[in-house]
Amino acid sequence: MAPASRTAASSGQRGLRRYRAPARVAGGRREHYSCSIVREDIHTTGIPALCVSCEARHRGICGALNAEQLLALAKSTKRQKAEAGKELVGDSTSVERFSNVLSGVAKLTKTLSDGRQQIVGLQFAPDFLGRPFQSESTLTVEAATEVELCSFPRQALERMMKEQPDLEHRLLEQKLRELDQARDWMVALGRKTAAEKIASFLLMIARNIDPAAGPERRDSTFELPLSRAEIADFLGLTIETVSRQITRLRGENVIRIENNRHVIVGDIGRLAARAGD
Amino acid sequence: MAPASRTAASSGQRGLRRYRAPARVAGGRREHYSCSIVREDIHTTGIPALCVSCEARHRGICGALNAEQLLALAKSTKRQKAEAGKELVGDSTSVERFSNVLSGVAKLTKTLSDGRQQIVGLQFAPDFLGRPFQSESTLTVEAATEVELCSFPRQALERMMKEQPDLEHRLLEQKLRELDQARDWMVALGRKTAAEKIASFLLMIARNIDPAAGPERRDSTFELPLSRAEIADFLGLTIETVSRQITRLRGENVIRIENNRHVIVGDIGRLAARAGD
DNA sequence: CGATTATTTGATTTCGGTCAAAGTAAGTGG
DNA sequence: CCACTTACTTTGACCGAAATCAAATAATCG
Repeated sequence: MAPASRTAASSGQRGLRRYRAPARVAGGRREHYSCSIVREDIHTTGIPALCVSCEARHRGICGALNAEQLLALAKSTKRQKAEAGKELVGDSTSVERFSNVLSGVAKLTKTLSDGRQQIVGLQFAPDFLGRPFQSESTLTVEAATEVELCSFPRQALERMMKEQPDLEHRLLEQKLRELDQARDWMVALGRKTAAEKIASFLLMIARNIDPAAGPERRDSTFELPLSRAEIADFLGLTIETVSRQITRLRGENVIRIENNRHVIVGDIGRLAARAGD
Repeated sequence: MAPASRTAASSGQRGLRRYRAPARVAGGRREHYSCSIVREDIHTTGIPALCVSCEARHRGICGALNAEQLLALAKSTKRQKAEAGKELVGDSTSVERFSNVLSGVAKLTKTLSDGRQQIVGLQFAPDFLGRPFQSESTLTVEAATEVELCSFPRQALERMMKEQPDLEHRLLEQKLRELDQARDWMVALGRKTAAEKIASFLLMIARNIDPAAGPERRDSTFELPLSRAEIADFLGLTIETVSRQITRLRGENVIRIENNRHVIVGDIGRLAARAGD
């Protein structure tokens, strides 16, 4: 049962899995902002318009920067959208730009030589996207849903880190969170059953993208950011097993599903009870 | 095939696995160094004796510190040994001290409520051991082999990080390496076969603890730092599968084994060819 | 040496993978 | 608007890698 996506690779499935919506205006709307437009505001004096309402300035790494530094960075900052399926960073390619995720979900994947794939991370707003101090990427970054990014040159960030140690501190905290998450998934991959993996996955997605999430609410509703094939690659399963387990949860009235992607969880506690932790 | 260590937990195996050498002088020899003994040397002027030949000063985080800072940190530093099996940090316990691994191997494990276990990291000298900015541990740290540690109070380190940003930089680099490793193992856990997992594991161990390792040598010899049960918990397998796969590699003359723990790899390339990457 | 713990080996079972086919949804062009 | 394609998901039958159950063998240590 291990080789999982191997068959997907050799048979026709791999091709199916790799389907991407016929690229409309691929990589479209790229805007280059200078710092000419600056809104005056009690809390945003001198802050680039680009950044004023940006989540990354609150919970992301840009919170480490003052107005002056934001302005400096904004000079080489590009805001861009990428539709689902667009490759943002290729494996073994050199990375010249880092970015913040402003909206949507990016997936980090690794691929074995015979095509077996594993998603090793999902990034949500306002996560930082990039591997500092290493010019070549060891994984592929792809837009899982439509994604908005705010990107800046590697060198601009690394330079600013020297000037403002708190930026490096934020980055460390982000990477520590990613490490914690990676280790949680190692437990799921190594020791959980297919049913537990699916429950854990849905739970994780609910916590990350249900706008009305929180410890007090017992229910949750969200759009799955991943296809069945991607969920399989995230959980180390096959498409068929993912589908069967989701069907099972549906049959047990733990979740309801509309149009494949829309998930309604009646009682998050019931779902959590199936996650195995 | 998923529940893996589940049965181990419910049957008698769990007990076996958890066997620990009957604690001799457990936690014994703890020495408290002051900075009174300082050797004079062209390159080590003013450096605490404790640190002079320490690996962590070269490749570890202490390389960020100057003599004065080393002295300050050394005041609250303890050097200690722990024998194999000793728990160094408990899950959900508050962590008051961080440390560097000076020799030996420490393992990081996570346990599900029903006893299933997963090793989520192995730390070799001169790795840093600890999760900054979070007082409660989310995993258990245990000595896999006899381990020498150099530990210091959490607060001393966090204070010094503010004073010396390069320390935080080193820490970031260490954590980025751990993250890279964790993601490599996610691929193994999710997508590799039992045979590939074992080959990958042996390869990783060889690279980390064969003193004579290097890209030029084709052979390698080392002591396994983990028991079969621990290898199983690292690879998301059972003891029996680990044993059978090792036996298989032995039968194919890829490795030779003496006394269970001593491994001789004739041609590292042949082993690498079985790792699946 | 004897007791205890680890590891290996064998027989059997099972979960999840593989193979195959049918069902759905969305878009396209006639 | 509808036939038609294409991607995607679900479902069913069957298979096999690894788990489970059981027992023998080897290593370690007092």
